[in-house]
Order: sequence, then C-alpha cells, then structure tokens
Amino acid sequence: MKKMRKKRKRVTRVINNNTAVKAYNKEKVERVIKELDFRPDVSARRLAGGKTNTIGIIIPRFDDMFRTYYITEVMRSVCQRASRSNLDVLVHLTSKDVTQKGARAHLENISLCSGVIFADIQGNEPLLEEVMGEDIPCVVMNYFDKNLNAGCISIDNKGGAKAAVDYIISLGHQRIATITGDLAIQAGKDRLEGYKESLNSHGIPIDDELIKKGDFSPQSAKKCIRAILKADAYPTAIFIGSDEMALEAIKALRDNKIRMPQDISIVGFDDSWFARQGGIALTTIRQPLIKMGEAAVEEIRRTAFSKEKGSPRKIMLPTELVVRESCVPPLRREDFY
Amino acid sequence: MKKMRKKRKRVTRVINNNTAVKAYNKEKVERVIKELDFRPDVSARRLAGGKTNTIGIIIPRFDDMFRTYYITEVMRSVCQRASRSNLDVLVHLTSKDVTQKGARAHLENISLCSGVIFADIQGNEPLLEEVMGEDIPCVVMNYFDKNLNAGCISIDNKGGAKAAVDYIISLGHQRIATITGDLAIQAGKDRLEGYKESLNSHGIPIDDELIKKGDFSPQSAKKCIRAILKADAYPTAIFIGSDEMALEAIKALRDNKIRMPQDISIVGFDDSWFARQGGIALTTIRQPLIKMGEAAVEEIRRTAFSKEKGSPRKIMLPTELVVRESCVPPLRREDFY
DNA sequence: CTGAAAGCGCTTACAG
DNA sequence: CTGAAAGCGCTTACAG
Repeated sequence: MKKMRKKRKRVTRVINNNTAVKAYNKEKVERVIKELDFRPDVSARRLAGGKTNTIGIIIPRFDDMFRTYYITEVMRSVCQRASRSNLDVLVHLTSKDVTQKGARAHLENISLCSGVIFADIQGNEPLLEEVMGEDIPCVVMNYFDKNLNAGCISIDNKGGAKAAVDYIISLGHQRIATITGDLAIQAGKDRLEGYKESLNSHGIPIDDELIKKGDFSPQSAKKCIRAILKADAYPTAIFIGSDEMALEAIKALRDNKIRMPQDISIVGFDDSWFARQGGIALTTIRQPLIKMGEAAVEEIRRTAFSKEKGSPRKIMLPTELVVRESCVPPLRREDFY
Repeated sequence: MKKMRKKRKRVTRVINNNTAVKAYNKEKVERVIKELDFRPDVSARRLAGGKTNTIGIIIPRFDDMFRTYYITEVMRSVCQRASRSNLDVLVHLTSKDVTQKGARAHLENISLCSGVIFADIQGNEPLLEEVMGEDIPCVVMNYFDKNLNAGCISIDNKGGAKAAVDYIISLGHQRIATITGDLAIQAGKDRLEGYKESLNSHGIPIDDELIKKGDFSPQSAKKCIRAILKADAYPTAIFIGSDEMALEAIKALRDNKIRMPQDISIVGFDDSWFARQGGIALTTIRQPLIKMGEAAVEEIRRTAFSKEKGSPRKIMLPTELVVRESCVPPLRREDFY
C-alpha cells in the first residue's frame, strides 16, 4: 500500500490515461494495481470533479408505468446497453406526489450521474430543468421537441398511425373509427394526427363522431366502444391508440356479440404482450423500443463522455406495421342482411 | 452562501440530526437551507464515511433473466419500496462473461451503495463474497441458506410444490408426472422435493420414469413431454416446475391430440403472465414476489441504516395454490375405451 | 450544545 | 514525462 501511495499521481494518470506516462512506468503501475487489487473510489473521484460511470434513468408516475410493456422493454435495453459500456444505471422513480414536493429533492442521487435519461417526460418537466441546471446531459425518450436543450429519442407515432390506417383503407374500409390515447401526451396526439392524415390523403372526410377520446387505459377503451355502438351506423374498422386498449375493446365487442374481425376490424399500436394474447392475434404497429433504449444510452455517452461538442440530437425512429389476424376486408353490404 | 459556510458544522448536525442542536439554531439553519436550496453532496458525504441513500440490486445472467416475470415483479417492488423510503436503486447487471472477468471489477459503483440486493444468487457467489468483504450488508432473494452471512428472502418452494401435488391427488389422480426446473437451482430442486414429499405422504410410490428433468426453458418442457408420451402408460396429471414450461407443455400436448385437462391435468408454478395466457387458465402456485421485493428492501434498511444489531434474517414467504381450469379429476377407466 | 481541525481518496492545474 | 500542492464537500472525533 505504501508502494501505491508513492506512485499515487502516476496511478491517476494510468487509470484515466489522460496524460502520457512512460511505458515502463505505466506497465509497472498496472502490475501493482493488479497485485494490490486497487479500485479507485467512486465518491472521491466524483468529488474531485471526475465523471462517474453511472447514468440515471428517471421513471415518472411509476405506479401505473412500471408494469407496462414500454417501461419493461426500455429498462431492459437501457440496462443492457449501459452494461455493455461498463456503465451502471441508477433508477429513480417519481410518483405524482413526490413530484409535487419539488424537483430539487430528487437531485441528491441523480447528481451523481454523468447523464440522465427520462423514460417519459410527462409531469417531470421541472425535474428535467433542474437536472439540466446541474449541467448533466439529459435525454428524453418518447418525446420530440426541437427547442428542448436535451436529446430526444422518439418514435414516429404519426407515421405509424398513418401506416395503420392506410392499411385498413387498402383493405377496402371507408368507415373507420379511432380510439385515441391520452391527448395530453405527445404519443396520443400524434397518433390521432396520423389517423387524420391518412383519411385526408385518401379523400375520406373526417367524422368527429368516429373519433373517441380515450386515455390509454382499458377502462377508457371500454367506454369508447360503448359510445361507438350507440351510433346508428357502426364503423367497419377501428384504429386504437394502444394494444392494451385494443384488447379491452375486443372484449367489449365480444360482449356485444360483434364479431372481430368479420364485423369490425381492429388495429392496435405498440406490439406489446397484449398483441398476441387474445384468441385472435392483433394487427398492430411495432415500436423499436429496444433501439430506443440503446439510442438513449448512446446519446448520453456521446454528450457526457466524449469531447465531441454539438447540440443534443433529435432522433426519430421508424415504426413497422405488423399484420396479423385482426383485420379483414369489410363485409359487403349484402352480407349484412 | 457565506452564511451557509459559517454554520457548516451545525448544518451537518441538523441534516443528520445525530447530535442535539438548540431548537432556535436548528430552526434558523433549516430556514437557510430552504432559502439557499442547499443540497448535501452525496459523494462528499460518502467519502467522509457517511451512508448513501442508494441500494444496489444485482441481476445475474441478464440476457435470459431480464424479461422474466420474476425480474419484472421484483424490480418493480424493490424500486417502489425503496422510493417510499427515499432510497434510489442502482441496477447492476452481470452477464456470464462479465462474471468471469472477476467479481472485483463490478464493485466500483456497487461500493457506493449502503446495501445490496441479489435478485438471484446463481453464478454470482463470488460477487457476493466481494460485496460482503466491503462490509456492505447484502440480501439474497430466492435463496435460502442458514449458514450464509447475508439476509435471505425466499419462498417456500417445497411447500408450494407439495400443495400443488396434494391438490392433484385430492382430485383423484394417482399417476402423476413432474417436469422439473433446473435442478442446479435451489427453486428447481426444492419443487421436485415437494413433489416427492406429497407422493410419499399419500403412500404413492415414486416412479423415476415419471420424473422428467427440465431446466425452466420451454424447449426442455417440450422434450420432457415427448419423453412422457413415449411411455406405455400416460400419467393423468403433470406438475410442472414453472408456468412458462407449463404453457409449452400444453402446446406439445395439443400437438399430440391429447386433451388438457380431460386427458391430462396440469399444474404450473409462479402464477406469471403465462398462467392466464392460454385458452385454458392454468392452475398454479402463486409466489409473493412483490412481498419478496419489499422484504428485501426492508431487510437492507434494517441492517444498513439502523443501529439494530443481530445476524441477518432468513425469511421464507408462503405460497398459495391458485385453482383455475387446468385440472379435473382423472378419467375413469371405462371412459378410456 | 458548538467551534476548529483533520482527513476521506481523488483530480486538476502548476511547476519542474 | 513526473512531483508536490491545493481543494472538492462532507463527517467524525476532540476540545471547549
């Protein structure tokens, strides 16, 4: 240990290989490091101004978020990708009430991180401000904002929704309803946007009666289905803003003796667990969640650990239509009677 | 800020409320803390010998573990319970190859934690040794070892398996097979043990032909089913070491035109997603995974943050039989012909 | 109850 | 390429 102390300065240099060290000495130091099983102290390093090899991930509203397919996949890919670069992940959950307590209280551990990923920004905007105020690079997932001074990794919600509705139309449907997600959330809004865009581009008029506002919850889907079935004329297809809602909608349809897909075709969004869970596999839009997690870590690495300058990146990942069994051409009129 | 510096010593005392401070001063300090938005530096605190409010969770073999129901539930409950005590969770994954690199490399960030939870010990024994060597209290989940100097939070695998087989027997079955999990893993071994115990206690002889060794993977379940169907006489019921294997077994049965549950009844173990996924809901054994996660955090809190002494606790949580649709009484002989 | 001091183990300039 | 110094912001004894 004395040997160690003597070489302290050089040890630092070898470990961080920032300054040149004579090869001979370098080797010597490396041997002693091994021999003594020397491990630098993270806290000391951090305190003295160095970087940690820890990145944070902040998950909001965890009570309803943590079980979701989205968070499971994102967590998994972030942790794996980070681990590959010898980074650890500090998970920090914020619940609604904690958020109200004020963002600052959350910073204590987060300030240890060299970079922070927001798994979803909704409701955590003040925290984002705080973290950025500490000069910690941030990446926001599932959100796109050109003017935000943080990286954004999002998916093409609008394009995905458009592809879904385009597909339904290609099957011959004209009377197409939608059950939206939470329109206060960007993903919800954009998916509705895509629905409208598809209709427009095919010259199908937009009928407000066919747009039912849900909030991503199964209960909301159920209500929307009821509303749809109250109308005089049923749609022949429904584009639903999430697979979870789609599954609930299908149940509600079945309860009302409406056949899926024969009477009403369904397209979901997410390609989550739920998509293959029902008896009839759901046609849906797949999101590249794994890629999203990986991209987030890579963006953190780029902004936090490399000298490379430049403004934070805005990345939008494409989606993919997954055709399964829940859509068929509409019944011809004569089939009805 | 000068004001702050002047009161430095007292500030420490107020924050950590370890020493008495005159109420008048205490209040004053607290006001200034608020005013200045003072936040103690974690690294400095840690370096000077204090505790961090971070606990670690180590997840081994993440490539195959991370997607499992087990890890999802455990992660969720650990994070939630920790968050409730204002603790953050540092997630550290170890893959097979990394493990071989030597446990010490993993300690860098982990050494920041005030306590560490091992989500599963399999393959990470050396790391456990290392972490305990740093005097960081540890809790191992899903593992029970009286002689281990770490907390153990496990579930009663043997009792659960016994309950499952007892139930099958109560339905009238006598010829009962089992497909085991990985017998190198405690849970796998114990569940087989429970199967045998139940048979013994009912005076049913143990037939090695009816014990098929799987490894928790769906593929292994498929193989086992094939082996079972090669025999002259089929069992009328099978106890399967995990729901995921059970689901695959049911598929294999269906492929062979064997009806479930009429011809062969099935009981699983875990009560995971899979249990309700098939057309016929699986009768299975529920594990209190949420409780397990909570208990782990609580044990860490007890050993890491309280003065309370005493050896680490060994906790074994009970399981529960969940009766659904996959078991019926065996066909009477005459029904066969 | 409250100061003043020493030290935790690193990093970053600064001289050589 | 390599020393010696100062300081990061806390905590823990130690005197008062």
